[in-house]
Amino acid sequence: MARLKIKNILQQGKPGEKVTAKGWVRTKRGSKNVNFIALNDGSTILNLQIVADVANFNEELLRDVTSGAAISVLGELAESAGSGQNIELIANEIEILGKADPEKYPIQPKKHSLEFLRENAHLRFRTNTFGAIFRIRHAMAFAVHNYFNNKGFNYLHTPIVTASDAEGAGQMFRVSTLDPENPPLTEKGRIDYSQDFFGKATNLTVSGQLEGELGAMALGEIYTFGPTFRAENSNTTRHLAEFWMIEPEMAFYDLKDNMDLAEEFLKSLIQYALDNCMDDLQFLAGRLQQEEKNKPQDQRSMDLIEKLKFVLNNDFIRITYTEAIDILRNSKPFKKKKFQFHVEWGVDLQSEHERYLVEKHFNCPVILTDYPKGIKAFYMKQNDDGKTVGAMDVLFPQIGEIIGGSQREENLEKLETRMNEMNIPTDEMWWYLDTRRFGSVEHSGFGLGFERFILFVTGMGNIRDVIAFPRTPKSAEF
RNA sequence: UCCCUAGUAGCUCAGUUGGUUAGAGCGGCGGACUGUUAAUCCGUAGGUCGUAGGUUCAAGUCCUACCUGGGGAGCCA
Repeated sequence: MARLKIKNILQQGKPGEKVTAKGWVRTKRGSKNVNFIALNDGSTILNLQIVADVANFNEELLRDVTSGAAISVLGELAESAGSGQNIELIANEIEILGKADPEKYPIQPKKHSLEFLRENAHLRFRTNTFGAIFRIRHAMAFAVHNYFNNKGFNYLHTPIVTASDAEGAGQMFRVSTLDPENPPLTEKGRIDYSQDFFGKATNLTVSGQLEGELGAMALGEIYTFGPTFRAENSNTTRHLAEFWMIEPEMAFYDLKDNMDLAEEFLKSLIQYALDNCMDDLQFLAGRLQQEEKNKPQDQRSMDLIEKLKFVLNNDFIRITYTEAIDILRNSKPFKKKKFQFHVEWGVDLQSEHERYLVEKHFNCPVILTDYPKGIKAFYMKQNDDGKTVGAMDVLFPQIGEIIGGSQREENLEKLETRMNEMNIPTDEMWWYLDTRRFGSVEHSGFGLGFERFILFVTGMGNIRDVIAFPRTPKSAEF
């Protein structure tokens, strides 16, 4: 008897059909005569109810059917006599595939804290919450490729190991095969990287953007989707040392085209989630609702699915940095001196300011553009005013910056001048500058933090709960 | 890295101004129950109170240091 996945059984199974199901036991309950086993195989958040007539099975076998155990069940589908499910499997044969000692198995049939499950990340996939999260995460990864493929973008694999740290996007992890106890030294007593594996100092990438631009300047439109590494000592609910980033880069796109793409892209992912992940979203929405009950009325947030639909059906607010500063300086918290950090043209916005704009003032995703050049990266398009650059940050409620992007400076002279001002070595970056020397065109791109986006779609609060095995300072378990 | 906060049974927590044998719910185990939905009911086992010092007649409780978790900030996606 071929094994069927529980998702298929629940969707297409007919009463009277003989099937085999395999999975992990969530709970077992029942009386002297009948046992009910909730079986889950990961294909869906829904469980298949197994009905076992106690008389037909020996006692010891049923004793091993405990939470967490893996079993195989051969039986006949029947319309369910109880409520809660339409169809159930009347068991003829049950085989224990793998026992799970109930004294030791950590995932009990009860509510666990997210902190506890994080410490049991190897087993948390077996919970409803994390099953839902990782099915949604998969669907979103697939939808990313689907979206760009449909638009004719090329998926470019940019290197993980890189010798360039020119972007200055943060502290990097060193990659080396030198003996750390006893490295070769130069005459001046410094580490001699010419003897290292790559013949120079190398690191894990902090961004594929610069290489992405090279691809875009021939293929037209590319995107990357890969792991990214930042050795920052960041301990927050929205930072990881190893995370996944999606970075499209497009020739012939100006800043507005870039914003249009970013907005359409995010909305297409949300649409895909609503179309394909409803069972999981509904579970997560219900879970959030339970949590919200403990909060005062005015602090409760929108229902998860409503929130997704709201973002889908409303235009993102687009304002310039300068306009944002005006709004902030005219805001109540500014006048009542409630902001901890000063607001004035030229300073970078702090998260309290971003949150005010997104969560209080507009209550909607916001795209901020045209930042002062002094607080942004060297490669951003210099505007005619001489003060601002063609940057754009997409800010989401609760999460903050979900996308950072810009039009890129395509003028060789302006770019070199800016690099010199910011002490970025133009000679080491010859390959990057070559794109401006030969057939340079206006182009744009952005980076989407994948986990931050998954936070938004799942409604989870901590980024460590939307990646399977989080890498954070002082933590690389599993 | 800084600020705040927590660490007591497998899990989630309570534990009064320091005072006798440290409690509950859930989970586990045993039993009861003709179909349950986090089943219900009865019973039962389970603790070096994060670690190391210190104060005291007496420390889960007070002090110091460290470790770990959580929240916030900075940095950013």
